[in-house]
Amino acid sequence: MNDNSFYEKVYDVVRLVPHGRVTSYGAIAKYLGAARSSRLVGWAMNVSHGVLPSVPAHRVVNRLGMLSGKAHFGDCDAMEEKLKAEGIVVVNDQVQHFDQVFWDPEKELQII
DNA sequence: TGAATGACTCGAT
DNA sequence: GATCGAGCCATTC
Repeated sequence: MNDNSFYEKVYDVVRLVPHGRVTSYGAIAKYLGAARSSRLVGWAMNVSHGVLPSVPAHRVVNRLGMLSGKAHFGDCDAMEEKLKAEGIVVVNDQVQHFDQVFWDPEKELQII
């Protein structure tokens, strides 16, 4: 609800995701110290549609690299198209070379 | 106030 | 090895 909300933290991490990279809900949740709150991350993404600056929710996928949230993007192809536009290969709603494009905030940012 | 929901994850069978 | 179920947390009705 507010800027200091758990969502805002999620947004901040998602916005830190580099261009052409993706991350997982669990990674974000773990980064925030709530590894078991991975579902909350998905909740945050659901609200992120009306948040500014825009949150690259399309860079957030599940642990398997599957576009589980594509249906919530409005257009089922919107999420896939955005990922492809960044150079990410998506086949059958699944990110290819996920381990290569995967971006772990805890590992990349080396914080907390 | 209590119960239900959810774009997940892990463990057990 | 694959499939199924339960848990967990924050927000919302």
